Amino acid sequence: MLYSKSAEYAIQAMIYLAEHEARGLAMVSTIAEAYDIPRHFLAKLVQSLTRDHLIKSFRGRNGGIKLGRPADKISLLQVINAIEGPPPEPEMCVIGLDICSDQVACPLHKQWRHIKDLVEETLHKQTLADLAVGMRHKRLELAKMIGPEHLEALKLRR
Amino acid sequence: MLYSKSAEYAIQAMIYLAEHEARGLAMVSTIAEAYDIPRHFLAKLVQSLTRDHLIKSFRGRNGGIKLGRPADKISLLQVINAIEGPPPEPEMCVIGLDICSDQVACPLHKQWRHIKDLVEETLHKQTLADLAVGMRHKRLELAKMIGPEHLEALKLRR
DNA sequence: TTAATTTTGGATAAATATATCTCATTATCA
DNA sequence: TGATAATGAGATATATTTATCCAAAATTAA
Repeated sequence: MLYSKSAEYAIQAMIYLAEHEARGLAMVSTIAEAYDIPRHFLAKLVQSLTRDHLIKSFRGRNGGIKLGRPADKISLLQVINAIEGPPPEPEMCVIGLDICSDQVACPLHKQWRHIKDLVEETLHKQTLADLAVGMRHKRLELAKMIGPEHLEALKLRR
Repeated sequence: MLYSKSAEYAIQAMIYLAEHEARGLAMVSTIAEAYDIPRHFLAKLVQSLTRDHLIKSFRGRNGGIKLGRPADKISLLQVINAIEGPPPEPEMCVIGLDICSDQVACPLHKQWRHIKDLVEETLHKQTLADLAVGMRHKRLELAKMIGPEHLEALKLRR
């Protein structure tokens, strides 16, 4: 409902990196396989993330990528903005009116601003470190439900 | 940020109809011109709205369209759903995980559900009647700022 | 009954988002 | 130095969304 496939992929890749932070470099192809993301497509997203210094990349044999700074210093909002570009200057009106500002507001302006602020705040507060922890927890929950022996068999973006 | 161009156009057209509710039928081409929407594109959107009985249409000379029921009985949510189709059954996970439910939740699940609920509630509460009133008010505000004589000159989707 | 006018619906085109492919560039290992 | 393994980057392909065009069907006015 909210973001593009590209943003979704980027988030997944960043979570992967956060979860493997300790292990040094990870390869784009490995991440792509893990989350079933088209390899070359992810490579392009990685370039955007690198431009914004959210990722550091290293070429050549034994190369790969890693987070540009500690996982608790990268917010979800930063990841999304790196992919989608910064939000448009005169913020888009929900119902597409040309003129819509705090002074001359469309009927939904105030409520929409509230929602937008909430979304932004939520995404800003979530760091990759939080998400990595959350994913670990989620995997435990899942293992409890279906039995750990089935977990590996599920080739999903868990 | 949230909805497609199609939904945006549909909302604009529905607001137009709500504002002209008293005047009987309006033509698709008139609305298209008023809001600078591609005529044939709007015609298709109108068909979707008609399918959901949000609009009643009449062919032939003196034909046109009008709201399917009183403006205060049509919510913004209904308009959007008519265009985008009903929301997907197993609700999409924000970060695109295959498994993400109340039981096995992704790290953002709870907060995202809160946001989604808020959006839905907001869109549900807004009727076309509310929006029509809001638009009238907005036009008054704008006239106050730039002078009513300039208002007509602005060929905008005000 | 004919002509005009309006929505309906199908075919097509353009724009954008997503996906794939190929080769260049960089770095390491043998 | 040469072979290998990785990202970088450009060209191309596919899918989806948005936009345009044209003729058919329906309705009314004259």
